[in-house]
Amino acid sequence: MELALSLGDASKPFSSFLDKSAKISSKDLGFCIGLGSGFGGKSEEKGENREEFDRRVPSDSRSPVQLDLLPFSPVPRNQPATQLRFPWLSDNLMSEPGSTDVQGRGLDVNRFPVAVGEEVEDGTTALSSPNSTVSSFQMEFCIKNGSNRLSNKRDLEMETHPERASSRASDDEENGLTRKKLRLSKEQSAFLEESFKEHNTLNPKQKLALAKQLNLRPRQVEVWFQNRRARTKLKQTEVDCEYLKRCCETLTEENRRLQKELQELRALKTSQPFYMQLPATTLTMCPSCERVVTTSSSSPTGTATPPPTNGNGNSNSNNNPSISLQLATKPRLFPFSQAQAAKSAS
DNA sequence: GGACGCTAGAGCCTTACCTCA
DNA sequence: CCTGAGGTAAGGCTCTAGCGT
Repeated sequence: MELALSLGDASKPFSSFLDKSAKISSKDLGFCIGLGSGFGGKSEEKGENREEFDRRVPSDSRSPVQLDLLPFSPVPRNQPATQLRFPWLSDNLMSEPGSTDVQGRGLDVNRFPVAVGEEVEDGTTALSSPNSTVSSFQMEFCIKNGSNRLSNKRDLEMETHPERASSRASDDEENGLTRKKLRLSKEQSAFLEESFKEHNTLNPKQKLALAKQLNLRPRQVEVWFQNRRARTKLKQTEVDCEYLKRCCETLTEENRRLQKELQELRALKTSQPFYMQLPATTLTMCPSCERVVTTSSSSPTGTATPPPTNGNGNSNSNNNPSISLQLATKPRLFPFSQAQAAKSAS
């Protein structure tokens, strides 16, 4: 079984990796995953080709849909009944033991406020359930602040100027806040993952939409994508490294084999003058660039037709200025040498 | 049209926190 | 309970492109 792993830059065509991996034995890489995406890549990085997207994606499948990640989050009044539910979410999540007790804890920083600044009687921001699954980043963050108005204000700014607002996050630490580790819920991660498969970069609109759908701050979505891209790149680097390592090993082995063969041929030449009767391959060397090109080779059955030779066994008895070498071996082509030979031949 | 400053976004590296064995 | 390793969200820095002046 051979799968292709393309975890890298989606702007690079997935097929390019396949070209590469095709030269690896199917035993070499047993596990590859295609994450290359059709939509996305540089065009999106440079501000998304909207027309292209519009052409390819039917408008009815693009209509804003509220994805209900929150098992018991109420449908907003102005929200049509277009909520989608994820199959992995079951209604019994509501009573899941590890679930956040929304009414008890009151708040979850993971959540994007339903209405910024909307407050209930006790002064806390009115937030519906963010996600009932385990998320370690609870509202203690704000409680530590002694005021959740701060976060409301920041959320507001996040919505309007996410970058500016996020750059101010460190201010909290200066005020005695410790950075609290957030862990996204499975559902949030899964949805972000799906989104990443579609496009590995986000434009501001997409970021905001995702943030709203997942009840996260835009900055969190942005950071997740940054980290995801980093992980992708790291994995791709590992795969590339492994591939190059194998190439190196193969070439080293081949070099060793050829050296040995050369020694044998030299020995044979001195002891047996008729060695040219062996199946032969002609390698032509261009005198100017010194590139070696295979000009003829063994037949598929393994027998070879030796080119016309002069008495010495060399075939450069014609007017061709190139130098030909006769080797009593079949050529073995490797990913790099093959490509180079093809390039040289062209 | 070129220079300059500002802003936003991306990449990269690092840090801090969390989970788990 | 402690500890170290690994995973990952987030902070900070730099670079680049786009835009307005």
